[in-house]
Parts: sequence; structure tokens; C-alpha cells
Amino acid sequence: MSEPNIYHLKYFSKAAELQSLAAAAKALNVSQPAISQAIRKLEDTLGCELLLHTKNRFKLTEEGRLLLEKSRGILAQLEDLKAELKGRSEIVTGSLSIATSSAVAHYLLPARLKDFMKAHGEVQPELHFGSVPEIAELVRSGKADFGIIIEENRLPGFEHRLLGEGGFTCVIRTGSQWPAAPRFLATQESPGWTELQKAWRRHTGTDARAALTVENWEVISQMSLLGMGVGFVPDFIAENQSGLKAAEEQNHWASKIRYKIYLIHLGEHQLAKPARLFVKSLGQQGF
DNA sequence: TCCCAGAGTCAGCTACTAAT
DNA sequence: ATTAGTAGCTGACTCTGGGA
Repeated sequence: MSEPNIYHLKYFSKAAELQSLAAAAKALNVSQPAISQAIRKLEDTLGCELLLHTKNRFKLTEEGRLLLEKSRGILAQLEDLKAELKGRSEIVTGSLSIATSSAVAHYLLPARLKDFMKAHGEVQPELHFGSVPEIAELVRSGKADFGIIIEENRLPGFEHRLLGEGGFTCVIRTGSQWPAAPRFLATQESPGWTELQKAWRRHTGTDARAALTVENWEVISQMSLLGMGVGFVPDFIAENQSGLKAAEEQNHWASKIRYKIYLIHLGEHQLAKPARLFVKSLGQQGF
């Protein structure tokens, strides 16, 4: 019986990543049976089931998940080795898949990405957007190399790198006054509406009134611009959104609500080279 | 019920390796 | 150099489930 080889791992990883044998076959330019047989060979030689087949679909077993995790590291190391042996390790190629919120992508990422692309023009960046749970799932499933989240607390199962932190700001349309009976535009996600309510109650002794709770700070910014309410957003948005101004007199209570920007991934050794370099550059500069 | 997509099976081919 | 065994691939085909 042969030992598992690198093609077996490659085929298995791609199938697990794409959740489809046919899609993996297409991506790797081989036939679908080749993928199917490679996975069976892996199961035979490892003596465990890697996939659970159900209704024309499959899902990973616990062993399959473990193997996927380990094989990513092995394949990434192999890519590095190949590049090194070719004597062209200074030229970084491949994809860089980042999962984050649209706010981070809009306000924080472009400058960092621009610098990175200037140094590594061969890398193909790819951005995915979502909520914190969606970002976590994109990273966990391997669809994204790493995620950037704005969250108070750390997520279990991920390695974290703190990129920055700050406080919240109340914003209103430039030229307008703080309203006598403010209605707030805030997100449901933490930190957001719940923390605002507590802080507002401590500050005024009354309940905060919501104009709208939405999942997206850019939408909040736009609605604030239209005068639909007082936006409650992280300071980096307040500072960079033209047409809005911070309600300075309110920020002694708002800025006490803090956020942290974390970069999350499944482990340094599992990152492909472009991702490792980008993570390193973010870690040095932060946001 | 039909059609389509995805996954599995099978036969046959090629490439490689070890034995003679 | 030849031969046999093994591994891995492909194309053709079948089976199954979901959706129109």
C-alpha cells in the first residue's frame, strides 16, 4: 500500500475547500474520478474516513477536518520550498484572500493594500465581506486566508493579532446642531447599540431612542448625512467621512465605548506566503 | 416526469519501477 | 533490454437527488 503523496493531499484539500469533487477536479485540471480515488486512497492509507457522503454531497468528518488543517500547512510549506529552490523566493505570487467588514475594507484596508501591492505586484488580492460570524466562517473554511474584525472580545479557535483600537463617536451632519431629542443610528453588533444604550442611560438617566439599527457603519454614515439620526460609529469612520462631524460635546461618554481591530487566522504556519507577508506588514504598521 | 448536476464504478491506457 | 506489477489517469457510463 502506498503512502499518502502530495497530490492526494492537494486533491483532498481542494475538494474540502470547495465542498465539491467536481469543482476541485475542474480547479485542478484533472478528472473527477481522480479526485474521488485520491481521497479514497488517503482514507485507505490513513485508516479513517475523511468524508461523510450524504445525498450527492459530502461533509468532512472530524478526521477530515484535522487532515485539512494539517495539509494546508504542508502545502504552504511546499510552495515556499519550491519558490526558494527556484531561487526566486523574493518574487511572491499567488492569491491573498481577506475576509472583513465593508467598513474596514472601505476606510482602513486600501492604504495598506496599496503599499503591499506596490511591493508585491504579482499577488492577486481578493476581498470577502461579511459580519463577524461570517468572517470567522470564511477563515475557518479556508475561503479566506485571514479575517479582520472589529470586536471587543477574542473569538475562540483563532489566533489573534491586535491591529488597532479606539473609541466610538457620535456623528451628525456638518452644519447641523445636536438634536434636543436625539435618535441614534447604530449597529446590532457588539460594540454597538447595547453599549450605547447603557452609556446613554448612565449619561442622561433616560433611555436612548433608536432611529434605526443596521448592520453596516457605511449605511449609518449615509443616513447620518441625510439627517436621519445621530450616527454612532468608530472614530476612524468619523474622521474620514466627509459631510459628517463629530458631536464633540457628546464624546466624553461615547468614546468610553471601545473597539478593537483584530486580525484572525488559524495559525501562522498555515498561511500561504502572500498572506504571511501581508499579516507581517499589518502587524508592523497596524491601523 | 424529465432534465441536469454531482458522485461513483469500470475498463483501458500510460508511466514508472523492480526483477530477471 | 525485456517483462511484470503497480499507481494513477481518463472517458464512458450509471446512479441519485433536486428542481422545473
